[in-house]
Amino acid sequence: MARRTAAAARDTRARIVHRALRIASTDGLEGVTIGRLADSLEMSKSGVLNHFRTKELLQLAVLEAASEDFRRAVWDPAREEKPGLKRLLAIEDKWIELISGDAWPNGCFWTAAATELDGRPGPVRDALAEALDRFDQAMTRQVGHAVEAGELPQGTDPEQVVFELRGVVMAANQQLQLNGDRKAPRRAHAAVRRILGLGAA
Amino acid sequence: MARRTAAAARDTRARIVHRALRIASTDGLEGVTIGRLADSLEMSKSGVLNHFRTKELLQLAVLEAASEDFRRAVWDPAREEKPGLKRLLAIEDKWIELISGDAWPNGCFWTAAATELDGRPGPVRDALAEALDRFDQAMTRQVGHAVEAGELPQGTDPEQVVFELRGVVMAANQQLQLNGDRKAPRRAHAAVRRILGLGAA
DNA sequence: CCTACCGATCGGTAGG
DNA sequence: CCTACCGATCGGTAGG
Repeated sequence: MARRTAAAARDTRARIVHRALRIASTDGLEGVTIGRLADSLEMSKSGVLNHFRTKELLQLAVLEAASEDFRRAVWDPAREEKPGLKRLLAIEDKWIELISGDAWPNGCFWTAAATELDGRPGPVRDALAEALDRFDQAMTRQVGHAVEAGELPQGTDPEQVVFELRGVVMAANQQLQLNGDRKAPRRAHAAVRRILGLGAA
Repeated sequence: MARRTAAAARDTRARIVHRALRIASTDGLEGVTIGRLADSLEMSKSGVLNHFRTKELLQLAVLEAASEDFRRAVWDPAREEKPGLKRLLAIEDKWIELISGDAWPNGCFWTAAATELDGRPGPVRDALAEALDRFDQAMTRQVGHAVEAGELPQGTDPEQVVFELRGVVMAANQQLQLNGDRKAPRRAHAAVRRILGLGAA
């Protein structure tokens, strides 16, 4: 019976985090309040908080959940492609797909969290910066593979390419969310290919 | 005497908006609370609110102040350059300078406001979208001039160029604010020149 | 511009 | 997982 209780508690926790991620997507991490979560899940505030102890720990759990979303939607499928250019293209395309779809109802969680937290020191900001760093490093490695394979010109600066690719996703996200411009994914698609030295495609 | 009073009131209002813009830069527009402004300016809450009536009108005033900052720091100096490529470069360089400096203590106000507000319908969001639209249109016109002058290839899609340029600034902003990476302005500089078809410069 | 106040909501705790 | 409660803060109003 203790088994069943623990499993139920894990379920509840997962439900809370999932809902919190959706709220954060439209109202920011600061918009995730205990009371709001409690109302929306028809629980008491203390019932919610019980799973995390503090709001900060809840926010860290939300970051983890976003990482999992991203891994599942972007990283895992891209890993099926050959390292280098093909995998880079897959990552970008899946990422653009993710921010255009409704898994994240208000666009790229990372972009929103980064601008929200960049001026607020603390463990949540640190965890976010670390997650984005890990992603950047993985991207940089892929660009390196592409250069080694001759898919990108010798002398390419991998960090510069990663920088520019990130900008494309951010621009697409804004155009999509603020202007509701459905051409944004196509523009992003074209920009990615230009950065990676592929003709109009 | 009514004159002096009115002038003093205008001054106070300007002081409030200026402070609010700084707070918004690090904590978002939602972080601009009446109580916090009052404390920080050593006024009463009602003394602050008196100048705006509601928080929403205060937020709109902050948007206007940010527009003025941007015009003064970016648009006005760029207007001294010839329309087309030279002016585009000036705009981008001044913009990168603005987000790297300390006029906006936590980076690009527009980027922060856009991600904060994109999921929250209302007059503030509308005003923001309109301001960004006006800016995009002005940029698009400059790209058009550059194409006509033969500074950019025939067949260039101006909106695509503007899209990519915006991404560069957003990427630089994130790299600067979240990672404290001082190479970000240089990377942005290089990316802008690549987008505009200029060799490494 | 102020004091004094309103109802609502915040994160969190006590105790069960 | 709950009820009941805490002090702090929110946007805003009344009245001067």
